[in-house]
Amino acid sequence: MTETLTQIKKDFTEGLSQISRFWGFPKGMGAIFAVLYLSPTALSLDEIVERTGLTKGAVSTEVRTLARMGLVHRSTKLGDRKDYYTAETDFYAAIRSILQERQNSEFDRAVRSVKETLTALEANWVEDEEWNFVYERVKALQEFFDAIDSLAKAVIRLESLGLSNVTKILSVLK
Amino acid sequence: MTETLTQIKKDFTEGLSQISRFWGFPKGMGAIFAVLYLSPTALSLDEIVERTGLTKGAVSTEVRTLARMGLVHRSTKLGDRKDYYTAETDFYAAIRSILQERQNSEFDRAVRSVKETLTALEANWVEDEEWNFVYERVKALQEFFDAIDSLAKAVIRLESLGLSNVTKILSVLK
DNA sequence: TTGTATGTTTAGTAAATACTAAACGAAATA
DNA sequence: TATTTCGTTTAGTATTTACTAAACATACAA
Repeated sequence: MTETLTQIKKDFTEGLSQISRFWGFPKGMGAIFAVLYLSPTALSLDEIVERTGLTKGAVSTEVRTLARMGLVHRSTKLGDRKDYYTAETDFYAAIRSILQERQNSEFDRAVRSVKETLTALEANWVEDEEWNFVYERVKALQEFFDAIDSLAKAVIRLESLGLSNVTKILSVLK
Repeated sequence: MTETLTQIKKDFTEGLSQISRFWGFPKGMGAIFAVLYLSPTALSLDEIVERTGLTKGAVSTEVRTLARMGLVHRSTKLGDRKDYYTAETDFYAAIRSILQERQNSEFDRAVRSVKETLTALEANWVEDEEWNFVYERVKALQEFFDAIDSLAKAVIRLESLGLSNVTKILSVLK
C-alpha cells in the first residue's frame, strides 16, 4: 500500500505538534514549523494558514514567537508586500538562540529568586540549627542550577565540533 | 529589617512553584517539593497539605508522580500507618530517573513518529525532487534528535565525575 | 480619495488542566 | 462489628491557555 506524500507530511506535522505540546508550546507552533520545514520554498502567512488549518491571527502571533526563538526566519521578496517564512535547519544555532532568549524569561526570573533566597538567609543570619539546614539546602540547589547552566553553555560553545563528536568524546572519558 | 525564616521559606516555595510551572508541571508540584526540600524531617501527607494549602487529593496524586520521577521518596515508620515523604537531594540521580521515566512517555512516542515518517518515505520511494527534499529534511531532524539523546545519555553516564567536572572538561576541548 | 491586500490586535470561545470537595476503600483499633 | 485513621479515586469546578472570528491598521494601487 502506497502512502501519498501529502499523507506522510500530515503525519510528520502531527508528530511535531505532539512534540511541541510536550515541551509546553502550543501544538499549533509545532505544526507551523513542520509545514515550513517540509517546504522547499518560503511560505507566506496565508499559505501557512491554508496548510495548517489555523487562522491568520493564530499564525501571525505564533510565527512571531517562532522567529524570536530563531526557529523560523522572515523574509520579503522585492515588489511583493507579503512576508515569507522559512524554517531554520541548523538546530544547534536554534538552540543557542533559544538559550539566549531564555535569559529574559520567566524561568530565569524564578531561578534568580532562589539566589535571592540565599542572600536573604545570609543577610539575616541567625545561629540556629534549622536556619543552617535551610541555608545548606538552598545553596545546594543554587549550585545545581549553576552547574546545569554552565554545562549547557559549554555544550553550546562546542557546537562547531558537532554534537555527535562531543558525545563520542564524552563516551571515552570514563 | 529582618525577614523571618517562615517568610523566606514561603518565598522559596513560590520560586520553585514558578520553575515547576515553567517546565510544564503543576505549580503545586513545585510547592510540594519545596516544603519537603526545606524540611529537616520527613513529612506526612497531612503535614504537606497543611504547609502547601492544597487538598489531600491533590497532594496524594502529585506526590505520587514526584515519587515516580525520583524527586521524592516515600517511607514509613514502624508502628505508624502514615506515609512519610522526603525530597531527593541528589539531583543528578533525579535527572537520571526522570530520563528513564521519559522512555515510556508521550515525548518518545512523538519522536518515534519522526522515525516512522522516515521509514514510510523509504518504503514508498518515488524518484522525485520534492520527495527527495522531504526525505533529507526529515532525516536531518531525526539525526538531531538522536544526537541530543546520546548526548544526554553520555552526560548522565558521567554523573560520577560530577557535573561541574564534566563542564570543565568540555571547556578545554575547544 | 476609495478600494484592496496584507499583517496585527482584540474580544470572546473552546478546550485542556489543576485543583477542590467529598465519597470511597482499606487497614488498624476498639 | 463498629469506629477511627489514613490514602485514593471521582466528579465537578475554576483557571489557564490555545485558538477563532472579526475589527483594525497600514501600505499600496487605482
